[in-house]
Amino acid sequence: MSKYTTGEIAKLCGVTVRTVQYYDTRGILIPSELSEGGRRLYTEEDVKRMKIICFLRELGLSIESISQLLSEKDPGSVISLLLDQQEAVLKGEIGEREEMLRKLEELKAGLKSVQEVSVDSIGDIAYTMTNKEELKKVHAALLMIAIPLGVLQWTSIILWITKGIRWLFLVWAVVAIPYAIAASRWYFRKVAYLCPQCHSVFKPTFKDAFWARHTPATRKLTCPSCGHHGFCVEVAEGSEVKGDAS
Amino acid sequence: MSKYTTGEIAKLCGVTVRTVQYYDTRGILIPSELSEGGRRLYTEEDVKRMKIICFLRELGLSIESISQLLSEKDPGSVISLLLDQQEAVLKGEIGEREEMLRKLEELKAGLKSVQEVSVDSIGDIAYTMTNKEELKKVHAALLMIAIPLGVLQWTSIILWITKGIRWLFLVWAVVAIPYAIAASRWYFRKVAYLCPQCHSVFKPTFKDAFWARHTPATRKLTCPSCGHHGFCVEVAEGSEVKGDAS
DNA sequence: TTGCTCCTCACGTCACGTGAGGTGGC
DNA sequence: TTGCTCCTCACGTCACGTGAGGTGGC
Repeated sequence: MSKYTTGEIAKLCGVTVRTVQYYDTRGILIPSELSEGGRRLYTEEDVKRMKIICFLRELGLSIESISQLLSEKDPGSVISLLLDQQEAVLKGEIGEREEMLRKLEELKAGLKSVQEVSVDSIGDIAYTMTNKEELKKVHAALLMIAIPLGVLQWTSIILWITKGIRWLFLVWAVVAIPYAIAASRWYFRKVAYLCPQCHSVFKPTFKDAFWARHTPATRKLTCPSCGHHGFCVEVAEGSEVKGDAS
Repeated sequence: MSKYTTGEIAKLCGVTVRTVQYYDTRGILIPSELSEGGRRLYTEEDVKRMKIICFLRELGLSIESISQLLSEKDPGSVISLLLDQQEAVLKGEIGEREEMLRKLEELKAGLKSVQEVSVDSIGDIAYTMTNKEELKKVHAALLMIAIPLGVLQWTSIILWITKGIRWLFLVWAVVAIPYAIAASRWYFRKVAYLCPQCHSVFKPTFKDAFWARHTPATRKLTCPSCGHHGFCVEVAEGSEVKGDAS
């Protein structure tokens, strides 16, 4: 039976000599024989075993797991366990990376809308990203607050038109303005604004916020920290402000 | 301005004290001040920087990349480069893991059809898996070889029925058997069989192979190495045999 | 004074890669 | 004898985790 040297088995299995040596020290592929000069000699059987090891490594199994598998008398029971485990690990790792990719894309999209990119603008985008869920909740809550007034409004209008009943419309007219102001006050207590100039988060006065021009995600305000006047990004904030010591 | 200790900034950013210390030694977050007793003290600015670092780490960026980004005077140009690079890395890593998962599933499927799982059966499945593409080529080639005979057969039958021309059918009848035998000979030179008992690959004699019962992927043969008689898995093999020294 | 936090070494992780300096085998 | 292969240390990788032994700060 012909014998293989370290280099030969390495080439047959598509790995480096160092890897073969390493598997010897790890005890998963001990050469069947050593030459008088102390060189490793591998048999046909060893080559088979090495190919199995290499295949299992291609599945991402650790040397430790492979070692367990190979030393098991009855591998049947252990192997499906190890494979299922490895499957879970791989799926987890893929999930992690997909989450990273998602965040990465979101950051890239955020950076596109920034005129002058600085390190702090990364911080701003990161902040709005983590804040997004909270802000959604505030928006959802505002919607719930607005619904009763809307229902009252349309009910009163329909009753007036169809039945000529006017008193409900008068109730709406009296209630509408204070209700809307109260809702706005509540809203502006729940949100704050991020200055794109100095990257600080501030809460404008109710009047400033109420009358300011705005888009779905921003509002044109004057930053109290740096005096910058422009569109500031809306974020969710209880009564504290980003970075304040608690 | 209040100062934060190592533990405080760690808690604010959701990392361990060790991580904060490590970022100091790596030079990406050097505390603005040290107390008289040598304790690290961080400012509000440091907290912001730390949050940015943590966010970038959540994208999988290395400390080295983050270091580059943070020390850049004009991060705008570098950042999109780094992010695109990281995107490619992540996609590559996901691809690798998906490939591993694919192999893992294939191995699991292969193991299901094995009655008694041994370490060598993993080797057999791995071998048939890597061999699959080659075997497909052989099957495709066999199909190409068989087509002319099939065309001749149907043409001759149709001509006989529709036009009463019989000589082409006679040509087919004369040619068919030797042609099929020649094709089979070629085919059995290109394939070999894997014994599920002793896990060796062998080439049966033409007669044994030709008359043996078979399924699309296996053939009932007697293994010359161990004498096992049963269904052996077909694999592609030129004239050499698995594991033979070249 | 007593807990608690923080400090600096320094080793460990995982599967090898990469020399250095020496030697076997054709 | 000359290349080539192989040998054994032993350090490096990457971002920290985990003690050990000591000390600052309320």
